[in-house]
Amino acid sequence: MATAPAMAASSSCVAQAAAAAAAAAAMESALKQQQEPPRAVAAGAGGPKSRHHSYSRKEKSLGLLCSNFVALYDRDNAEPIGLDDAAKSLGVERRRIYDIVNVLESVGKILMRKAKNRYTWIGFDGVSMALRELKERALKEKSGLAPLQMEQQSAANMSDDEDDDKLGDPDGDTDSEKLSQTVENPPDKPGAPQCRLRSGSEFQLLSDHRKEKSLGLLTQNFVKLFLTMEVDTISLDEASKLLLGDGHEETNMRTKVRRLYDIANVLSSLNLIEKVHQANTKKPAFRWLTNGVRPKTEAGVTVAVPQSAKTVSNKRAFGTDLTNINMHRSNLDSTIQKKAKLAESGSDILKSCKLSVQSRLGQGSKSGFVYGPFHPASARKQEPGAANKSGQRERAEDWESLSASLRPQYQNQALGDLFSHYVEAWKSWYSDLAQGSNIVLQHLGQSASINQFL
DNA sequence: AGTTCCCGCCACTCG
DNA sequence: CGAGTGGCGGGAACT
Repeated sequence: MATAPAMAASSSCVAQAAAAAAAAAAMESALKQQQEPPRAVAAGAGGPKSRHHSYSRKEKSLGLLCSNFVALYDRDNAEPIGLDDAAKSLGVERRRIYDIVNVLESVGKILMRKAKNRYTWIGFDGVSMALRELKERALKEKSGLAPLQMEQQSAANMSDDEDDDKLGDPDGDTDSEKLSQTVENPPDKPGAPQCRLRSGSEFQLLSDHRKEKSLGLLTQNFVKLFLTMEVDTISLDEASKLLLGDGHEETNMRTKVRRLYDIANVLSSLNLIEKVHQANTKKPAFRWLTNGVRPKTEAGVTVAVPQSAKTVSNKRAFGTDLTNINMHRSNLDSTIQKKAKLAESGSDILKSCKLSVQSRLGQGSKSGFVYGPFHPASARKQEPGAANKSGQRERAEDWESLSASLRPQYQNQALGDLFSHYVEAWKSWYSDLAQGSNIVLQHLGQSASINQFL
């Protein structure tokens, strides 16, 4: 559904700003309307175990939560993010916020921890840069130039924080695995050394053991796999093995895979990866989306998916269509299929994003948010001035295209428009680039770094 | 039956 | 020592 007419018409910066502003405003008011309790499914509804009959996992997925989180905080007037506020606004346990935040922080510092309970929204502008750094580091490690230091402080690393610390694994376990996390044999010695992690006005001390297993670190190493390996797709099983290194046990594997699912959900909602099915094995796997826009199809090398139009999963598309509202397979499939079919070229991928957004726009949710049984306990008290965010909009200009592909899909008309614009820009850029021209970058006001990264 | 991944316990850290 | 963090894996939804 939602065969939205060509909304690609809007395309001036002004239009963008307007759209964004409108989106912000719309979202805000929408939030306020999300007050009435649709139905009580809250954990406490009837004991921790008694699930409501209409309970649905999809409605509670991390990917969806992430999208909502981003929709809630992705704005320029970066007010500090309070974990409690976020949890309350999004109607989830605080614990879940930690998951989201850790991933967002480790992937290009989309936000940063400022202090206990305080985070600051940074935005998507620096994502590609951060990814590039991550890639460089990964390549270095891979080629043996670097002592295979795990991404310990990488999160901090790509930030202000230098990395003096890095408990470079004292020789020992630098096993064969290129990107092996070399973690699974934590010293576990009491009083394990502590290392700095994270940056900001404050830093925390985490034992190596804990740090090694952190979701943030795992996220970065997971991303590194995509950035360095020649393969186009990777299954979580494979990723888990690579990240675990040699001595992986069944239990470790299972746990690791569980974590990877969490991460994959979030990354998917950010449009960084997408779920596909490996052609040969039929096994579900993930594909790095930014690669999709890479002009040189050096991809599709090893485990690559043969881009055949239906290598997509029937299952829920990660992070994509997590609509709570009676969203049924038929409905979902159409979107996914479109997505799959379009996955053959970069521009097509973008188009699919557009479709995805548009289809969702047509699903009746007028809010930029998607709430499941959980609804915001309190609407985001965003100052009315939120609509006035055009001011710093230019700052994002350099990255608007990239950002477009990274942002979660909003179910908001205005944002949909904005998205459409991005898509158009991407399309033209991609087609030009495919012809060996980089001039387009300037044409689109993109910075050189994005070029390098891609 | 296998896959996906939410949920929340509880160990660890911080202030 | 209470509060904040977040690893971890049980087990249920989903395919």
